[in-house]
Amino acid sequence: MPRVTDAHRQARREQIAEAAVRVLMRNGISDTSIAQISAECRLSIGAIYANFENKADLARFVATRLFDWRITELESRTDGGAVLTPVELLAVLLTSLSDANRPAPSVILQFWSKASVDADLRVVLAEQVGRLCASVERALRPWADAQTDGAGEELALRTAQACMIMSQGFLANRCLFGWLDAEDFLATATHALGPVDAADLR
Amino acid sequence: MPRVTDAHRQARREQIAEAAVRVLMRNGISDTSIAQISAECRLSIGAIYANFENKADLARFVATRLFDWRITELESRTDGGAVLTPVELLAVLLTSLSDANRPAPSVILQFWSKASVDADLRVVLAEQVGRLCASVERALRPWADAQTDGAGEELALRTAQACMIMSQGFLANRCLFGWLDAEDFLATATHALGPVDAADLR
DNA sequence: ACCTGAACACCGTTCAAGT
DNA sequence: ACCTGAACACCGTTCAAGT
Repeated sequence: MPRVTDAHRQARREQIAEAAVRVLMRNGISDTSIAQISAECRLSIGAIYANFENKADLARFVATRLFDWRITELESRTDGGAVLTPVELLAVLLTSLSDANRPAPSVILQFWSKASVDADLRVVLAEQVGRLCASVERALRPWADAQTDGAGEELALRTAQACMIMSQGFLANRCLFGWLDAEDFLATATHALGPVDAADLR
Repeated sequence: MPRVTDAHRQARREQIAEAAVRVLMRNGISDTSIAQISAECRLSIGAIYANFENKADLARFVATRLFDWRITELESRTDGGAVLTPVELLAVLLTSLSDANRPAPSVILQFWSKASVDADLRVVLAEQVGRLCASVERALRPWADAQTDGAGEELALRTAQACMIMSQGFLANRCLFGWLDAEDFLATATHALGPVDAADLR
């Protein structure tokens, strides 16, 4: 509960969240204790509870930060103004996930699973995934407009969602089983889905 | 630790696992206590520990059972002998995930996230995902052989992996955000990946 | 031969007491 | 105005005692 100044509070929240990410990368969400985070950021347990309502509230804040970083990175890679095809955009999305140094895909996996059981976290995640998807959609808009006349907006949205789904499947596999690299996956997926006419799936 | 007959043990393990799945569907893996499972199957806490080494061991057993069910279902849907294209096979995979009554995709999500932090569970999951993938690979073999001369085996494997990745991304989205249904996703993905030549991704 | 439940160490959360 | 850490209820795990 808020018993601290708002300015002080914001700084403390960032400090705690950064420590939390470090511990989460090592242990996963349910094997991370408040005591461990408290030790990592050199604040008492009580200080954490002065800045976050509870563990779930801290989790929501951390999840938001992870997406902030990811969206910033994506936008910096797609603001060139070139017309990107879906495959090219997927390549950007997937290789940025393979980097392995940043926020760590496994932490995102932790949040997905927690969200499937925590409705408040699910709302936060849906919002952030929506922001990321909107960013993808913007990057795909020139391609989509060139494909159809007038229906570019609808096509860009649906294609962005399909890209998100594929990148999320890639993330899960990459971090659990290390299957394929980004280019192999794209080449195979393109070949598998390419030669078939969309109309005859039924 | 085993202090019970092997036959009795097997029956008890199935009984406990079935109760565990019911609780997991409600609560998720880390909010499910042994006490809750014990209440659900009407056995004491001690009885559970007589049949499983610990909570992680029970989790590995449950994960294996979930995949057994899924593989059986997939094989019953693809043994018609028809030549299935990747898109048709993906449709089978995705609609079977949408059924929503069976093992519940959200439970699978729980296991993925736990696995990213528990090496033993990861080994079990990799093995089971490998079995499911092999089943997909077998179903795709006729299509793959018709595509190339001689390289059907390699193509079937890589395509199976791509199908697994897409179905896993679909599962995560479906259970977290309810995006798109299976046909919409396939139509959009096919359109997005189709018109582009595999060679020009770079 | 199998089962029970009290006991222990640990985790999330609170709050009286400090500075 | 902010911080600490002992205290409480609960969870995973064990094991002496029951039948």
